[in-house]
Amino acid sequence: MHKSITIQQVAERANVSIMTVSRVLNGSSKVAESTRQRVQEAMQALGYRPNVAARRLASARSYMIGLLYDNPSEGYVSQFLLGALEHSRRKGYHLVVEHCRGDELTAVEQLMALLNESQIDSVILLPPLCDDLALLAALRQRQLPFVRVAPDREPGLSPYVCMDDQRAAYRLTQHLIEKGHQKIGFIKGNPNQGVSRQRYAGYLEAMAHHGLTTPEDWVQQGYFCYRSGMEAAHALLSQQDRPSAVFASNDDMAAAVVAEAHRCGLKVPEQLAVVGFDDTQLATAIWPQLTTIRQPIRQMAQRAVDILADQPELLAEDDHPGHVLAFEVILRGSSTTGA
Amino acid sequence: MHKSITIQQVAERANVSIMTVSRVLNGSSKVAESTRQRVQEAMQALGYRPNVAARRLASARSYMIGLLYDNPSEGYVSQFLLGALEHSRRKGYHLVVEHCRGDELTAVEQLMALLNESQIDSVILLPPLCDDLALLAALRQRQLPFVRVAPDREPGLSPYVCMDDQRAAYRLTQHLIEKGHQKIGFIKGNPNQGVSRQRYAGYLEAMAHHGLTTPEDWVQQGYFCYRSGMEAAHALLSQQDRPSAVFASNDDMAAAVVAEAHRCGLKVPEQLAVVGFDDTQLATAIWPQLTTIRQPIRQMAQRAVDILADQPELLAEDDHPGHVLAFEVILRGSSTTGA
DNA sequence: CTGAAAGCGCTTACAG
DNA sequence: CTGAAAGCGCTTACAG
Repeated sequence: MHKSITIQQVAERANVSIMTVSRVLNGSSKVAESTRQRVQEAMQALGYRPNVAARRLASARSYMIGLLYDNPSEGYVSQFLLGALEHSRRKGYHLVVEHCRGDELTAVEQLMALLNESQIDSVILLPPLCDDLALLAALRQRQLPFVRVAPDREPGLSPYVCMDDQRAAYRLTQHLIEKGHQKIGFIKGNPNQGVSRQRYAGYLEAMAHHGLTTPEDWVQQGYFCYRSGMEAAHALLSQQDRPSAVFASNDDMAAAVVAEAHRCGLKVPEQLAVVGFDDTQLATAIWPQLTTIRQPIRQMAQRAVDILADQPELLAEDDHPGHVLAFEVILRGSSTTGA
Repeated sequence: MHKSITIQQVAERANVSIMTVSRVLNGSSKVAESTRQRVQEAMQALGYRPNVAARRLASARSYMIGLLYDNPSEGYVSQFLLGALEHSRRKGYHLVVEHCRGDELTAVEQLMALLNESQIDSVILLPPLCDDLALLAALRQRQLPFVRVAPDREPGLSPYVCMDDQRAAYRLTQHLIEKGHQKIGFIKGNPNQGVSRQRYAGYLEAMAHHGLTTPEDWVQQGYFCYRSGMEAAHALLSQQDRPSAVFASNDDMAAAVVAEAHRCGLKVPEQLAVVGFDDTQLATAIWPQLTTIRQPIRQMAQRAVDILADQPELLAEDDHPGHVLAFEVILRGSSTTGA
């Protein structure tokens, strides 16, 4: 084990007691500005990093954040996880990851078990768990600070991080319109998730804004899986008056549309433009590669950790701010030529 | 923070000093069998779980395991990660996850940086990092115990966990043969990975064993991505004398074969049977679902953690055992009807 | 084979 | 605004 700089050494260099260093560390306000400066310089110079184990042992806090997720099938979870893992390490926290399997126990029961065995003192909830009302109530009752990711309801209940799915869908639709498309089909996502509604709303908004129609037949229900995308694509493309572009609510379904187009002998993007959503691996695994939306998943993870690590007092408040992070439109071959 | 059982309480209940409890905890042999029994009963009865923070602070050990990975594109990594995360928590260890991006620094430099900032005292290496000779040398030099996952060379250098890819490929090929197929095509994986060679060897072995031929045209080079699978499938299916079954070295390529078959108007599995490898999400996302091999990824993760957590002394030895875990053949619609 | 003492690096009251 | 003391729950020498 690498012998590292201790609070003692920082104190000596700054000519203060370790108590004062500790105060600076924990952002206590009861430190003279000049002293704070001196201490911070000493920490910098020495490259001091607080010992998490000692901290945890001495304090009533555990410096452990629980990350609860529900749906393991998404690359979403693993991306978020990686981001949160890395950032929490930087912040001197440990992440305790728990998969709430829906089949065995309720999410609340699993939370209780988790609290029992590893003393986490704050929680991050991924969708769709972030909308589990029973879970939210249990968290409040135990007075556990928590942050939700992309929640669909009760925005004021806790701090949350998200992106503007509706705006993103609007932008993507607008992109297709700018490419000259007027007949744009849409494949909805699984109705059990809030983002499905938001993405659909963004599509409708853009179409309406440009005076384009959205006949019933051009809007198909999907469920985010490849299979549902195939069926929706089939329904879309077999029509007499078929769309010249299709907006699928995620990449899996968009990939299915591309496959179905190939099967029908349609060239993508010349005869059919396709756009997806999420920028998963699949988006660049197929050909042509998918125009899509990249979610700021890593940044959402970091922000969630920051909220919990930096502002424990904020969590006691009643009205919580939403942290809306920027997405990115990724243009690729499925909707543009020569790009 | 939940106030938990301490070593003190266990000691009282067992009528010994905390020192003795500590000895039992750490598997020291210098404890009378009867005493050990008593202590263990007390731990059981009280539901005692050692405080990791205290342990880490008091000892020279960090109880932190570094998990180094290279290729983030695989669902493999996230599955492994989840398994390792869960199991290491159970064992009272923390996992420090580090993504060694190939583009910026060498893996060795990143390892050094990691050792500097967070005092891990053992390491798990995922493929293909587990075959980075410079990294292995650095690890040995720093005397850091490590476990490799599915290494392709230097088996005796460290303990490792893996599955028998060749045997799995053999079994899968045999399954196709049993279904009556004689003309079986094969799509190789990326040659930068050892498993590609092993899977190909298993296919060849099974074919030879049943007296079947493997003409050059029926074996195509792929690179594990969907795109390469499409091209290989095209090459395979456009032949005059085309195979009646295709073994793709992973699910992504197998999915591409299915798509290509549909495009050619071939029914799967009636006119073309397809099998993949890995049982990723994609395997059940498409239709028909893929017959494939399920790797024991979670178990490999657990075993790797166990090796590091339980037997630190073993790691000093010179000859290291391989831990070969069992795979599973998953039969689905892409190769069987009515199943 | 078992135990009493010291100490790991911090934080929490409590003084001043 | 700053500091001296005690203690968090363990392990590491050191005795016996």
